[in-house]
Amino acid sequence: MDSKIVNLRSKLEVYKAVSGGGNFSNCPVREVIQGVSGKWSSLLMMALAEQPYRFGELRRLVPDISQRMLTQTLYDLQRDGYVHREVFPTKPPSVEYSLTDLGQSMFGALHQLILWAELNHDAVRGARADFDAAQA
Amino acid sequence: MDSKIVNLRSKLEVYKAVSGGGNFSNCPVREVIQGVSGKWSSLLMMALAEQPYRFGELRRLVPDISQRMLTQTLYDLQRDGYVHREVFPTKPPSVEYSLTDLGQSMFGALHQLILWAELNHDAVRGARADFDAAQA
DNA sequence: TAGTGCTGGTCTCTTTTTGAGACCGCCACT
DNA sequence: AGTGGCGGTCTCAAAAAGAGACCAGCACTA
Repeated sequence: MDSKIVNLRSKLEVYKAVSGGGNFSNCPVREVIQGVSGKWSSLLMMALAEQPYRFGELRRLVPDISQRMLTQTLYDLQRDGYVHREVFPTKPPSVEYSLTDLGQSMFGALHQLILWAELNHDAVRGARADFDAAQA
Repeated sequence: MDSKIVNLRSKLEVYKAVSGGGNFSNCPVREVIQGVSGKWSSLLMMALAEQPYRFGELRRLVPDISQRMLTQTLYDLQRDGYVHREVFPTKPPSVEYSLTDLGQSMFGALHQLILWAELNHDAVRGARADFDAAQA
């Protein structure tokens, strides 16, 4: 009993220490992470890290994204400073999207996660299969 | 004109080369990334990387998560093999969540992104403010 | 010259996901 | 007898995402 209470207390102290004195609300890291955590954000970052692409090219590259979400996700990435949008006055006008310096910098970190996923996706699939089998 | 067509063609070759010969659908990396890309996943991974927590503790740690999403996100993380769930037969029963080895391994990669966010969140906020100002 | 297609989007409608909050049994403590 | 913590589930409303029609302008084809 007492040990449980003491245990909880020590944990709550850690809780206060998390992310520089506050709790997880108002955490500046959080909004940055959430900006990247959209369903399509990392995918588009991967594509644009490879090379600049135009709107239609991205749409073909990620066939199951809707035009609406492509527009919106690119807008959000541009707003956060990761992506540069340039309109060329050709006919019809073409729009090219590319990574900014900030975007390339962020992709460097994101890349670690992508590499991990490449190495471990079979382990994750295995865990998922085991879990589903155990549930049934 | 011709240059544009050739340009597109070369890009489409790159498109075929992306992620090992296919396009971005059916990409095994994608499902792994998307598993981590939930709104709450990375936050809970951060918390559990620090130490194991119980359900109610996590709820206090992340005050603006609903109980529903906490349950579901933990379930998903458990399903993907990142999180271990253990029920202790106390009264009332307590449930402890902790990272598995796979979870700790994945967090190593995720941590890079978190570190980047800690270093650059002000740059992102600045970009966002500039963008919003330019839009107005 | 009429038809077709490509450009990068926006607009509307439907479906899915998320959030807010009530509710549950069980037990300890007051 | 009442209150509160435990770890959830259930229902209903709100927000986000997906599907697909539509747009103007120009090039190319028939």
